[in-house]
Amino acid sequence: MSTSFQNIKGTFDILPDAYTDDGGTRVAPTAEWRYVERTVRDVMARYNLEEIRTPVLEPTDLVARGVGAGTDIVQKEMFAFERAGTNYVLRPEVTAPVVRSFLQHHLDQRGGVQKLFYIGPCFRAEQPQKGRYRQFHQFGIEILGTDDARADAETIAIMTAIYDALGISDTRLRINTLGTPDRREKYVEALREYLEPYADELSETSQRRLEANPLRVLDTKLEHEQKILQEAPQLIEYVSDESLAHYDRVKELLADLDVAYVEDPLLVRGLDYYTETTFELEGADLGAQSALAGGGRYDRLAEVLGSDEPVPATGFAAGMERLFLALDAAEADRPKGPAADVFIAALGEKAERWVFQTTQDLREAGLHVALDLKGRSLKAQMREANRQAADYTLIIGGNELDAEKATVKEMESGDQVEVPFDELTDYLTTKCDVDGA
RNA sequence: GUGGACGUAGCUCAGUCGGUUAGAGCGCCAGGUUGUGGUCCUGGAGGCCGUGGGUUCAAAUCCCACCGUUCACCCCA
Repeated sequence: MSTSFQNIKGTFDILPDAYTDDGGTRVAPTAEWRYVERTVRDVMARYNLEEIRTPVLEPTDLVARGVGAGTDIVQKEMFAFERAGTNYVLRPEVTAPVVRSFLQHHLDQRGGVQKLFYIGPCFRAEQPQKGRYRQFHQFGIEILGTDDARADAETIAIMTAIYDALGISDTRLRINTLGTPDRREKYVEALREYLEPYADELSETSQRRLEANPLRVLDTKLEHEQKILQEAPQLIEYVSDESLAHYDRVKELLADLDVAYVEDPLLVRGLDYYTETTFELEGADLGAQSALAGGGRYDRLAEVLGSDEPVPATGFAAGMERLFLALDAAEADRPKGPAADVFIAALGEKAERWVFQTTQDLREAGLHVALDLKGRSLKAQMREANRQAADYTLIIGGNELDAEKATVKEMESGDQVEVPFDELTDYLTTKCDVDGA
């Protein structure tokens, strides 16, 4: 069997079985995705978050304005297209769509603080590499309607709780504050002024960053550039007293919750909407893409999207693919897919009809039942039963039909018993501990 | 967009100083047991050796181009 088609570059299929892609990355099977998603939902529920689902398709302007016209995402990574006069984009992230939905549906009118989580695919037209895809999957939260430092701390606590719940412990939480936009602008100016005289000594990338986004120059790993930066103005010096007090409070609360963190004054996030607290969770040994999750406060976004009043908010976004990389690195336990309770093997045409009908009855009783749909030999059917990891296999042939008794084989021990047809459902539901439909 | 690496069976990979019908392990199918799986034994199916061109008596192997994949830079989840 073959096809000339294959999946789009930067996307991948999730199959019933795990497999290794051409880059050597293990792609987890569907059962593991469901396990991770279930765990995420469980933690979200414990922290009293409610799920929101927004479309994958959004207006291009929403993303352009929400994420920021100057960001890489908007400038070169959007899957955007026009159709009949409307501009569409496949969402590159979910924060702007959630805020859009919050404003559109007046969710503030539900009263109190809105604590929402989401989980679903996002799209960015980047060069794919390990831990980075064009269609990828994010989960995250948005806490809307409070500027309380407890919201910042809780956002971070939820994020770390999820990785803890999954057994991923080799992580590092970095935090920083960006202060308010006006102060940040002043700082960027000061930084630019400071760096300009050194422009010739800077590397090509740093020179480019100096033009586009001076804050990112702080990221440099080159020693001589770091030396230049030692004397550079610090963001923290420009941050207002209010911002500093907020930041101190967040750190205090994190300490109360025993959430370990490192302060990183150079932590700058790439999306325009962040203000005040920012943070990033790093994993170990994940290749070039070590950021498992990141987020922060974004008190101005609602207004950018047209709200007539501010909606203070915090949130984080996490990548599922990178979570799986970390899960593999941690060799954390994962459940296997569900095994069949019963496999029913049939011998002969008459038995096949009886089996087909009985299979339905057992399934209606709540049992997970598998059977052969190809008319294969008993040996082949037994092999199939084994592959399905069935706990029990029924063997139905002429003898069984005549006696009206099924041969029931317990696969692990190999023991066989005869069970009258009219007791079969009770027998199997009891043995397999199924309540019935 | 830039740089490196890699394209041989369903999967993981051998095979390249060019030389008969291109191999292994795993998986799949079947037989050993005409009504019994997981172990074992035996057999089988399955490959335009990424595509096109070139060199040569001869190309999976050498050369060129293209396509695809991947890692990395940038940036981000």
